[in-house]
Amino acid sequence: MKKENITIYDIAKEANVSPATVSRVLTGNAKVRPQTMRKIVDVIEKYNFRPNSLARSLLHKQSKTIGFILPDINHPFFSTLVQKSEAYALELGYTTFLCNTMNNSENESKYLQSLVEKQVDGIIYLGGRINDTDTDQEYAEEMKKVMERTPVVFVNGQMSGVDAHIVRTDEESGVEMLVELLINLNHKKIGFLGGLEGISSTDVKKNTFVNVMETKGLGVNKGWVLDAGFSIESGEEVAAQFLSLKERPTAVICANDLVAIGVIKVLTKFGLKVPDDVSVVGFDDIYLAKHFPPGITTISQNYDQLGQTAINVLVDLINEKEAKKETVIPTSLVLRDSCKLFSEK
Amino acid sequence: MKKENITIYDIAKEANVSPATVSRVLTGNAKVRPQTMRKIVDVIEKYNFRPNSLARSLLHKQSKTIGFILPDINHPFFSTLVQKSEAYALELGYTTFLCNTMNNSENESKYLQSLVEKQVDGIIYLGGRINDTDTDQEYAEEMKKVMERTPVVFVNGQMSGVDAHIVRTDEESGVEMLVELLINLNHKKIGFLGGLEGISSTDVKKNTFVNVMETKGLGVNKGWVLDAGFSIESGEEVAAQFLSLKERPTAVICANDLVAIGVIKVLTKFGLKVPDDVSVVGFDDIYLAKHFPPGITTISQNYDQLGQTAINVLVDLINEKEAKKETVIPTSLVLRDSCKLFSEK
DNA sequence: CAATTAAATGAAATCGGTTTCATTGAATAT
DNA sequence: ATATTCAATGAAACCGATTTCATTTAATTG
Repeated sequence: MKKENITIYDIAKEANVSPATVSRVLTGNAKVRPQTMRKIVDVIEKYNFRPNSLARSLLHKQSKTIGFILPDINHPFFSTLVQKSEAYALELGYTTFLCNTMNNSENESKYLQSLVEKQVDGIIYLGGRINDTDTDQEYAEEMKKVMERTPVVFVNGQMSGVDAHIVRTDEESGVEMLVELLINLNHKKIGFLGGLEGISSTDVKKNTFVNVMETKGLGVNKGWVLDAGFSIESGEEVAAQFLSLKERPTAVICANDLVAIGVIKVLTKFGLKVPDDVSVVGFDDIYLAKHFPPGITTISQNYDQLGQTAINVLVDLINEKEAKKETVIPTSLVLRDSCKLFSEK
Repeated sequence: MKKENITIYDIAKEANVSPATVSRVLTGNAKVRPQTMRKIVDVIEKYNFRPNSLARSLLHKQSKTIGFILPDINHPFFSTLVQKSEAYALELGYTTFLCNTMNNSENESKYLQSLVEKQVDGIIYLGGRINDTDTDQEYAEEMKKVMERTPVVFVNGQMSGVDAHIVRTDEESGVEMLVELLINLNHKKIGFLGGLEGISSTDVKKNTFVNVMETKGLGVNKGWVLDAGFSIESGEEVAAQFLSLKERPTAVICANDLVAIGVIKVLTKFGLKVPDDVSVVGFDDIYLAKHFPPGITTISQNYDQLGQTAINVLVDLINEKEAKKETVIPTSLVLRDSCKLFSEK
């Protein structure tokens, strides 16, 4: 048997008052006479009593808890974002449930149910599928049902058919800046590496890439747009494909910095110098981008602003205030040493 | 006003049964006639009803929830460990609260209270101070009181005066392997860089370093043992100190891989080649260690085993089973290219 | 000092489930 | 067909806090 918990009744009894009065001391919602207060506080401290927040939440119908659903906490982008968001949520009095889905729809579904049952006040969803596979559609339906009762904010992603509040990085202008940078550096043959079809942020980036390239009068060679994942390993794989191309681009935009790192690693290994032989740029400005040689030119995500805005929107929704349906967080270009002016050999 | 929740009473009414029967369907704890079952399940699905786990937890006195207290989720060591642990905890039916303290005692205390109030069934504490500052001692006292009612497992750390269950990496033998490796590579002048005095894992490593060096008949130059933090930036700082030494070691052991990366980066920048001029080894085998050039020789932490064991011990404690007081997880040496045979120039 | 007003405290209902115990209904045995 | 047994269901208590409303106590005024 579990050791008996100390409850507000025990405290009340020992202090010769009613539970109501103890509660008033705990919450500060009403005055108690100083001498009564002292008595009660003494007993509370004697037993190191902490009120059971489950009971409180049950009554108040709010748990002061936010759930995070994300693909992989091990990815620097997510860990940084979560860290910032969590710290800010704490300031607002919310603690956070972490749900690592490992990109597994089944896990997502399991976690989503769990968060609902745990009565989280709101959910931050990092990621976003726009696939139309059966499981994904099912999951989208589930999400919609959840959203009828629990506010959800999507960060840097969306889900097809789900009309949610979104806070997102301006990936379009980010990619645009990268393309323009490379064009200004005299590159004409540019590729896009990494990411995964059906993940919304990848799709946004790729579409923007294609659009800008066409606007600038440079076509896009289909063979230069290569899917992969989001990790260093994905970058390594896609770099291998890159190497086997008959005609290669002179510059590549990677779906994120980890992919860029993988690409640089493999290119270097096979004797291609970055940036001398190939220019490589990334996205996210994870903390590694500035440390990994040669220093990766990338687009900086404003983690603080992204996280805080997401939490703010969510908390507004929780409190049934109006909230902007879509907030776009600006980015900035971070110039480092992984790309340079192209010149024919 | 919040939209009214659907409760088991609503379901019961609509299905023309008592709440007790609905509960039996939900939990599976007792039989109900198939036709009754069907009726109830239909109503549950119609309203997409999920039972409020707060109410259940309140009654059962267990929340099926585990709290993680850790310094910084943004550090690959922690994010990897958390990811593994969390996945395993989920298998056992537990969800996890994440608490990022950012090494701030005040935050730790706040989070600790919050976890207790939220009635977590147990706590995994990653980190560990053995300082004797006032706030740290206060915090240790707090921890002890929490441990009277809530099981806590310390992972790779301890707290002075706190007698807790510990699951830890065999940092001693890890450091020993590193020292022996370097000695076998003919290094005699070896330094230890990074970490922070008073953090238990640092202290363990440093003490082992000093002991082994003395056992091997090589003294330790105090000036070659330099404190710093645990990040790449810490490595950069401490590398700057290293560079300003009149006499430098020919090899350094870093408190972890991130520090090693920072060190390598700065040494390289100032014209010292790793491993040609200085051998550098790390600890943890974070995913970056193999990717960061030249590839860091390091000690591999067994993240899966560490995480699973910690969860297992914690769950045993929760269920009031006996559990080993201290479990030591073996390490292994991972040879890469950041160190080599020393030879006089 | 009594009467009135204001402040402090207590009693009881409530949140939404689960579970025990009692009861009803169905199934089996006589 | 009736008595007996067993399965299915319902009523009510419970978990531990908060809050409203009623009541007691203290403070103020005449």
